[in-house]
Amino acid sequence: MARRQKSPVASGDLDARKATILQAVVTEHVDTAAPVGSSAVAAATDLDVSPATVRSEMVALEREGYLAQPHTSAGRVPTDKGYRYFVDHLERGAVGAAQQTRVRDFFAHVRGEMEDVLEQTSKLLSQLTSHTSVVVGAGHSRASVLSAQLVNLDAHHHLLVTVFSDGTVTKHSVADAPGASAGEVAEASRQLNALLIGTTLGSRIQVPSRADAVARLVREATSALHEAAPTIEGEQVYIGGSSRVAEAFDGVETVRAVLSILEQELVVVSLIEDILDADVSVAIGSENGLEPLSACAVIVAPVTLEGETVGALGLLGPTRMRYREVMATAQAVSDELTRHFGGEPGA
Amino acid sequence: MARRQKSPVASGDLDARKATILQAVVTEHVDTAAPVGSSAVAAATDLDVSPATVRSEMVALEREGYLAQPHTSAGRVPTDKGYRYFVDHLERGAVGAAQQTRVRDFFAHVRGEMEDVLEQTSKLLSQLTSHTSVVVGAGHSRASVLSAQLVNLDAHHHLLVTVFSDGTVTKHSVADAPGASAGEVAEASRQLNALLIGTTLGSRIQVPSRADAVARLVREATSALHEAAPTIEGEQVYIGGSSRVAEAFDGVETVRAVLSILEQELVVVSLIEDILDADVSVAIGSENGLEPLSACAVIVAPVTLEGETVGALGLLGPTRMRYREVMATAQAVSDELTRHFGGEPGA
DNA sequence: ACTGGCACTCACTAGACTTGAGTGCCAACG
DNA sequence: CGTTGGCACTCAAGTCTAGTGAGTGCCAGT
Repeated sequence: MARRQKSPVASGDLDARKATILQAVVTEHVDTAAPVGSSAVAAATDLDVSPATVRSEMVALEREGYLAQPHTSAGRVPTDKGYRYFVDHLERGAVGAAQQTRVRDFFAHVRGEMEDVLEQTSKLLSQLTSHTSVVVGAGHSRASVLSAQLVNLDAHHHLLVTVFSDGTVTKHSVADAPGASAGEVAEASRQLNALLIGTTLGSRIQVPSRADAVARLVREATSALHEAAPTIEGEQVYIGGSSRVAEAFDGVETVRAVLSILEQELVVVSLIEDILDADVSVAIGSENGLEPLSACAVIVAPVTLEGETVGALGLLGPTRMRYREVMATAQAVSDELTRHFGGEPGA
Repeated sequence: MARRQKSPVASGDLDARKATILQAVVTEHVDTAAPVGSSAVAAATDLDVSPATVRSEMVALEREGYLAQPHTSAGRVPTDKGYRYFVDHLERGAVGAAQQTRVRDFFAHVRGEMEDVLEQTSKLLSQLTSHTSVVVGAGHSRASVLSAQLVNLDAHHHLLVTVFSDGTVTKHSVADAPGASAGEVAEASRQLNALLIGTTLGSRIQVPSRADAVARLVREATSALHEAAPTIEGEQVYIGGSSRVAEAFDGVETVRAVLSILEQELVVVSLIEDILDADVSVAIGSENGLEPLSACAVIVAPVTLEGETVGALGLLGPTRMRYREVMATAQAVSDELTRHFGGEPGA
């Protein structure tokens, strides 16, 4: 197998000049949105070589799959693989001072519950980057019950309100056809509280099997809670700046397809999680596995709390994207978000 | 003033033949998306007149503002005013049997809290109509407190959980720097419950001015609740099928503008409420008052509970829309939704 | 009042031509 | 041998020029 390859470099890496040229093509293409020609590259780099030299290198880069030509007599455009190389060899820059203060300001002034903060954050992200943003708050499958309470709404309807240790609150309506007395509801509430405190959604609990009104209410309420468990454990998703999708692509059909994906929260969540699990911070084009997103790049960053990943944020734009800036912004917001929740648990 | 007008009809109404022609133009244009010519109209109607006759009528309709010509030698296209006439003189048809059963089925099987139902409904609406849908759940400014409870999260953080008579539940974090004992928190919770039950968000309540931990907690909690009041009272908005926007318009810029409006929930809510207040069920083009929506029509229907409007649903599409079908669907869903909540209060 | 006839308008399409950015190849050079 | 200037070639995009046809407005005849 050895010596079979003519090129002296492994396919995973490029010599310095090819790398410089590839970077120049990416940078230029991101700026202009047009195919990049050899002379433009020669002018943009400090290689001091002629366009002809650049051309022969570009032929090689195309053969190796980093560049592509829209048609015979046009300049080159980066492929997904080209972007991938670019991103992998990007020195992570810091976010600009103006952005940094905007992010700081935001987290200094934002108030309210975690849900509100996440939603606001998604708006911030899309404003800062001009891309569509996704913020995912992790489910609370491991959170335990701090308090459970049955509240009487009217003759035949009650509400089970449950507070979890991670600060989330859920409600479940409990129908009660025969209708229990106020005292019985209060007693059921007291029993439910005692029964559920400390448990998690996964744990099985012992419900009373008696036939009286109180026991009936307790059974109804716990089953409502556990039936809904899969839904509750599901992550919350906040999407900001979906109108940016229309700016990013000029084909209406592409816009429709991307928006359609964004509407499916489950798909979005699993996309983000897949990227997060693969321990890369960017998925480019076909890498994200969804055909309609083949023209998109997704940048993700985790949000951690006490070392554990409790959420993630994502930015979705065209593969032709300012990776450095957007990645730096994602990192900065992720850091601040982590710090924000770290310093203010449960809020 | 009398006799000045050559035409015998007031500008608000049209003679039978003009009306028929206008209807034919609208129907045809909705189908084909292209300007409609005189011969097409002659063929589509049962007027038994020649295209030339239709032409002269169309000239009149254009002069009166119901039709417009994209350019001199093209067919006619309805103006907003033309659509308005069409809609005003539309005999309300019933929804198709297939749709009817789909709606019935949906409400027969849907479960969960009101929020979930509304969200699901918005998806249903956009599926049924192929347009973007908006479902607005009214705020609960007039709902009274059924229960208030302070739950201890950790040493310095508590959560005020409030249940309202309309079945909504809110939470507010309460920071407590000095840190109260478990007993003090329980006592504060008891006092808060007594203090808040029966009040509405608007009403002022008497808070204890003592300096002890319990009084401090009560003060903190009530102020957190009342500070957030404007936000809580705000309506919930669920938008379904935003990708449909991309199908409805072919200009990317239009798509962007419309999506951008949809992102601003406050704007959407006030748009829907304005249309609802004006007691019309449709706003066409410029009627909706938002310049970016000048190519859109919005169809609304109220959701009532015990005679009171507690929400609304809206459908947003291009002015070139199948008004009859969409309006019938909106009506059907609105009816079922009203019945659903009517028979199952608080759920 | 309606109609058929007719000249006219004008967006749209197709084909021919031009332009120019960019390529691939090659011979010459250090 | 890598690099370079030169050169012929390619091809999308722009510009022109008809040609086509759907549709109009007008008018004279019934």
